[in-house]
Amino acid sequence: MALSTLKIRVAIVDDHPLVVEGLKSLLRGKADIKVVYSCERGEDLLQYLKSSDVDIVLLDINLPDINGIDICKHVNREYQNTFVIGLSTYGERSIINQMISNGAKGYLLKNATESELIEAINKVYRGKYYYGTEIQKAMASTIFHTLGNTPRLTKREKQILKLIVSGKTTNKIADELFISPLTVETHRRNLMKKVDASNTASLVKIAIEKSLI
Amino acid sequence: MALSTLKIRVAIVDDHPLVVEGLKSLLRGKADIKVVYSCERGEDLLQYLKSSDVDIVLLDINLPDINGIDICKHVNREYQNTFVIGLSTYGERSIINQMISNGAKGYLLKNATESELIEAINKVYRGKYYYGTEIQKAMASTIFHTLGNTPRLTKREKQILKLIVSGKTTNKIADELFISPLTVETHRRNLMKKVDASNTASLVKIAIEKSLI
DNA sequence: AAAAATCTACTGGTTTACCAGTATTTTATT
DNA sequence: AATAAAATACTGGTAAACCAGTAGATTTTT
Repeated sequence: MALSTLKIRVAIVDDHPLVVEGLKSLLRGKADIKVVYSCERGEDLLQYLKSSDVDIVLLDINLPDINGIDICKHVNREYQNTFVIGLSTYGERSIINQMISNGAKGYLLKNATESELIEAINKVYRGKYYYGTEIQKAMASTIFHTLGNTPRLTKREKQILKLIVSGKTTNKIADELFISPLTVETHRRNLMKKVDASNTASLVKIAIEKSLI
Repeated sequence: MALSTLKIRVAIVDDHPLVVEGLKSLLRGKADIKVVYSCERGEDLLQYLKSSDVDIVLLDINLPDINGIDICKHVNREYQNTFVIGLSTYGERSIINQMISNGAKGYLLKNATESELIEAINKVYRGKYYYGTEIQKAMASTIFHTLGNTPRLTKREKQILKLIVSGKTTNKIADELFISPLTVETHRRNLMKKVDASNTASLVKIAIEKSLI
C-alpha cells in the first residue's frame, strides 16, 4: 500500500532466534511496517545505527553482551528519531522503571498479542507511549504484593517516619515537633520493631517499598 | 439494546458538580452503561453501597471528607463485585501507587477522552486493568524526571550501596566483600557525597528514588 | 608511557543510632 | 467510668555511623 519510504523502519534485537523469527513473521504482513534489521547482540545494533536510520527498535532486555538498559540509554541519547520498545519475559518493576528512565517509550512482554505489538509500534512511532496490558497488570500486581502485609502505624509514627526518611536526625525531629529526643528515639524503636527493620537503612527501604510514608 | 439488568451500574463520586454532570452526560448515551448514583462526599457512597449494588465506582481522589484512597480500600475490602476506577487531575505517581495498592483496577486523568472512559469502564467491568494514556504518560514522565540528574556510581559503589539498602552494616559488608571496614566506610562517604546525602536515611531514599541500586 | 579514575586502607575523633526496660500522662474506645 | 491504645520521657550502656584528611595500589583511559 504505502510507499517503501513511508514505512516504519523496525529493528529487532534479541538473542533468541525463535523470537526474532516470530516477530519478523508477525510484522511481514503489515503494509506500513518494515523490518530493516535484526541481530542477537546489542553491539551489532549500535554498529548498524551508525550508518542506517531506524524508527523503532524492539529491544530484548536480557542480552548476552551489554544489557538492554544501557543500549536503550545510548540509543536514546544518540538518535533522537529512534524510539525503543522494550521486550522481556517477566514484568519486573525495577527493570521497567529503569527502561522508562532511560527513554524507552514502550514496553511489552514477549507473550504480547499481535494487535498489541502493532499498536505499540504505531503509537510509539507517533511519539506516544505504550505499555502492554500484561505489563500494566504486572506493574499493578507487583505494587499490590510488595505492599501487602502492611503494619499499621499511628499518626505520630507516620509523621516521624516521614522526617526520618527525609534525612533528619533524632535531635532535629525532636526540635521540630517540640518533644524530647528520647521520645523520638522510642518512636523510632517502635517503628523498627513494627516493620521488622534492624537499622535506619532498612526502615527507610521498607517505608518506601510499602509506601508507609 | 441490552436489558436494563445487564447494564453496567456506575456510581460517580466527585465534589465538583461540573465533573459529575460531564461524566453523566458522557455516559447517558451508552446503551450498556447506567449511572445509578452520584454524590459529592465519600461517606455518602459508602452509605449507598450498604443497600445497593454497583459494578463500577468512578472515584475522585481529592474529596472533602475522607480521601479517595481510604474509600477505595474500604470498597475493595467490603464489596468484591464492585470495582473502582480512580479519577484525578494530576498523575502523581505516589497517589497512583497507593490507589493500585488499595485495589483500584483503573485510573484516569480528568481530561481523559470519552473513548478512554468507556474502554476503562468496560475493561474493568470484565476484570481487567485500565490506565489511561495520560496516566501512563504521567507515570513515565514522573519516573523519567525523578531519575534525571543521576550521579554516576562505580561498580563497587553500586555493590556497596545495594548492601547498605538491604540493611547491612559496614562491618557485615566488609566481611562479605573481604575488604576492610575502613574501606567500606570510605565508599560510604563517597556515596553520600555523590548523591548529596547527609546520612544513611537519605542515602537509601535517594538510592531507591533514582533507582541507583 | 602517562594521566585519571577507582579501590584500597589508615588515624583520630565526634555524633548519632541502637538496645532493653520502665513508667507517667494523654487520648480514644467500649 | 473503666480499659485500651498512643504519646510522652527517662536511665544507662553499646554499636554503628559520620567527618576530615591522607595515601598507596590497582585498573582504566588517553
